[in-house]
Amino acid sequence: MTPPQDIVKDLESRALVTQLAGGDDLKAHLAEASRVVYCGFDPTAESLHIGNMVPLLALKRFQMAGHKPIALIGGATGMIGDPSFKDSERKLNSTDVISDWVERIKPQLSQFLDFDCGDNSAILVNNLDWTKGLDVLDFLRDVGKHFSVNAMIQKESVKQRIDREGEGISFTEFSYMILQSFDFAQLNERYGCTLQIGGSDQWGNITGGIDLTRRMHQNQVYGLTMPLITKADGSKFGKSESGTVWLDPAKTSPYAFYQFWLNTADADVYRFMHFFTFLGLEDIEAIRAADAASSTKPEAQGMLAQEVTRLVHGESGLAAAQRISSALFSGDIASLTESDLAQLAQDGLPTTDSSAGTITELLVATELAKSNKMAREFLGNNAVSVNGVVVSDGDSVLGAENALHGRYFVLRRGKKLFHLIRLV
RNA sequence: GGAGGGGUUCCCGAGUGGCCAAAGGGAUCAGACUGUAAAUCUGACGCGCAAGCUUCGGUGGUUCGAAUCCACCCCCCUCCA
Repeated sequence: MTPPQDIVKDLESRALVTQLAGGDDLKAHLAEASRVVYCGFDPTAESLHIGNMVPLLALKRFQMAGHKPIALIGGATGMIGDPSFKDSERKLNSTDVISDWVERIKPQLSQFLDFDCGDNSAILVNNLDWTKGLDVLDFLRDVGKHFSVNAMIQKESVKQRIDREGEGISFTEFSYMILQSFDFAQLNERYGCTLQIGGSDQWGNITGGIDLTRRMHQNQVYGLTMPLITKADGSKFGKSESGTVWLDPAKTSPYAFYQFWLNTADADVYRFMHFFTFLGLEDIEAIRAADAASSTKPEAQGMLAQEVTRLVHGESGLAAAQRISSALFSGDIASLTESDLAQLAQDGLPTTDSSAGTITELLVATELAKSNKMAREFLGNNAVSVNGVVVSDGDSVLGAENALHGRYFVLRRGKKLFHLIRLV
């Protein structure tokens, strides 16, 4: 097989490396041969979200560089809950719920990796497979004995939970690190895995696994962490107006997904292109230079939105997102044809079937306004438009006679929130 | 088990009998300006057109009147055992 490319250098040039456990040894180790690298994903919701994309794409980058990726789904660790840098104890989910989430997330993990490319085909594993049958006493004797509580409480990831007034940590969450460490040791034994990657919050868990693997199997293994994504303005990355941006199209439509990326701040967009796309460094630099030289709106956001949406939702998802976006933001809504409007609903623009009603009623029914009071305020601010025309009288009735093609209304609140109403 | 400290509107956090739908900050939302940016400014931010109604861990009570006082209960934290 072809010699592996210098993946660490590539990641570093994208600012995707926070810490390396093993340093130069790791670089030599990766340069020498195709290696097995793993990253874990706990089922903490029914879908992955865009925050999971950085490590997931990193696995893909390793695969493209000639290494073999293992995507681990945390059927076991998800039952415990990772306390790393969490400021409070979390509620345990039922085992039924977690196993349902595991099944939903598996295909999401799979879609980014190649499972049929010879020696470095990806593998998908579930840590529940080697954890559920574990005997408590065996576990405490064989695994627990290798961990020093003195060392564990020193970890930065749990420090605030131990030091901070007003919060504590349960033994359950405190044990998380041991489970994840055990995963690494298991994967090393089963698949010869020698590298674990993860977000920088995983450093403590990864080094725990390195130590355990050395102690249990006398093997040297390595770790690499990636930055947690931050925004230049300090707000939390990965949330839109309507909440978390999920990969599941049923939870975040391709249109909403596309819009999320399109709204990336200038201060973040080039960095995000490095993180979330496979565009080359030179390509990104060229876009940046062109935007800097131009006095009009930058091109980068559109490029980013296009690349990431295609990656997650495919060509058809991207096309749908772009159709809706151009219809709503640059098109003349009143001139949309009946089939255009039907297509918008099809493409995932939020749509409500309703009978005729007043504008106020429909604002509330579509949740564009969460109460009549809010609806009135929006109307008073000239923030509401129907079929592209600003309206201020909340009592006027939307019925077949003023609908587009006898049955459609495009209701807009604020600059960017649209809702399609279909009369029934 | 013992001692102490807490639970206030999305979050933080004031408020110890009426002037409290509850200070202040943050978040959020809308408008202006713009590029569907950023920064800035303005406004809104429990529900109700309004009268008014429902909120301050829970349940009862005291009082003309309670987030504020009393009783019991639930939950969290710290220290001691």
